[in-house]
Amino acid sequence: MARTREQIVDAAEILFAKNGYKGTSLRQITEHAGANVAAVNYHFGTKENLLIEILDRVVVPINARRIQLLDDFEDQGAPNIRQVLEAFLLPDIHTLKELRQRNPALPRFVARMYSENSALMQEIMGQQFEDIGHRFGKAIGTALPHLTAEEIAWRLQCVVGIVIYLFASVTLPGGSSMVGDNTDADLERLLAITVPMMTAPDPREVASDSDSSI
Amino acid sequence: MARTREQIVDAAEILFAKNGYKGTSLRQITEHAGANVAAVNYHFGTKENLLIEILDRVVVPINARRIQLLDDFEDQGAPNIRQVLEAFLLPDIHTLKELRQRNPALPRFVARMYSENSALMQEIMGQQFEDIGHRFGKAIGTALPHLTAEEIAWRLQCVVGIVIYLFASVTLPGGSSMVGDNTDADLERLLAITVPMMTAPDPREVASDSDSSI
DNA sequence: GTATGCTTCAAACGAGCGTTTGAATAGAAG
DNA sequence: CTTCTATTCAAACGCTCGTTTGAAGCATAC
Repeated sequence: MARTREQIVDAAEILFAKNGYKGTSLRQITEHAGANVAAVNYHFGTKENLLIEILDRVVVPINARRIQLLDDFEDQGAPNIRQVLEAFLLPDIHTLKELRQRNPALPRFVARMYSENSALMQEIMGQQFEDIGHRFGKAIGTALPHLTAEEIAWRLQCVVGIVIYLFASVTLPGGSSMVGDNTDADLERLLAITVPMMTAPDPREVASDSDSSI
Repeated sequence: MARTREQIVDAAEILFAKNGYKGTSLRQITEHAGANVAAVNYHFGTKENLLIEILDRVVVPINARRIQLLDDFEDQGAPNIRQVLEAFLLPDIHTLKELRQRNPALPRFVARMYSENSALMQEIMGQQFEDIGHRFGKAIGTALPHLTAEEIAWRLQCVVGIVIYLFASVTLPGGSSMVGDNTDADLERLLAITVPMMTAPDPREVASDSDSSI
């Protein structure tokens, strides 16, 4: 049955999210899925391929949506910084809510995988973001000509840090979530801090203009 | 010899950082340390206790330095937002450089442990930060009376996200580091974005005066 | 000397791991 | 019915894991 394969992916997603990749055994997964251990080898080959399948179906659509939104804005002329950041952040908020509804532990798992230093993760995540970084770096450069390309890349990485953290930390110390049910309100809240954060003058360019040691 | 215990901790720190906690076996550690496998049980009891020892000696001093710096500023009167953020960020920059010099892979390991969802990590990391969050939340509330306590906590978490990401991602896509050799310059760079980010008006409170849409 | 207490060691324990095998099963096609 | 292909299954493979054991080493105190 094609059902078995599907159920293995679903079970793996749940258990990887709860106990981590190395903390989950194939026997746990197949037991949870009501399948045989050998079914993993039959349908996916290895445990690693199973992980790749799970991550791909989460991560790839995010960046696709980012590009789509940026394209839409650029069709109306050069987008301002608020629009660029909206194109960057909205897919994250959207995906975060989706994943959380599907599996409360999943966003944190994705976030943890993002900062994995294994060769596998570097390939899956790193290469994905190279194109995105370049594309958005250029758009931001047009919107904020007072910043160097290097400073833009650095600040964009800081925005990524915030987003990753939103995924990693679904609850505040108080217990409430950092991202709620109202997507528009969450976007506004993020834009309210990221727009000033990106727009702020470069301390190294403002203090003394000829001092550009990078 | 007390030397054996010390060498096990050092070897574990190197190997945990490189291959992760679950990705490192006690046999790898003791081989690297030139000791016997049973020495871990003798000196630490369990593998988990060994991890706790390593994390504690990294994380505890950071928050101690944060409190110390905030105390110093508050001795001179109510600190402004820039000073509060400096007290928050400087220990991180300082520690990041220290750890990186000691072991290039260590900062990323600490960052990954921070967003671990195991009960163990929740206890080590979460409880550590509860006091810090409360203390700095109050100081920021004094410096920025236009923000609610909830918004302050949310934004401070975003700053934490950036800091964690600095630890996790020691290199930019281009290859250069996000934090360099000049501590003052790195602090300025971080303050340049975090001060506007914290100071920005709350989009949900905005109604009467400043229309600051960018 | 003997005794004491801390430390190391080789060896083994039981368990769990990812993966493989080869037979059993089912369903559609001829 | 038979044949064929796709899928499932119990069982085993070889290996590594964290932990434990009990003896051996080796100082210091008596």
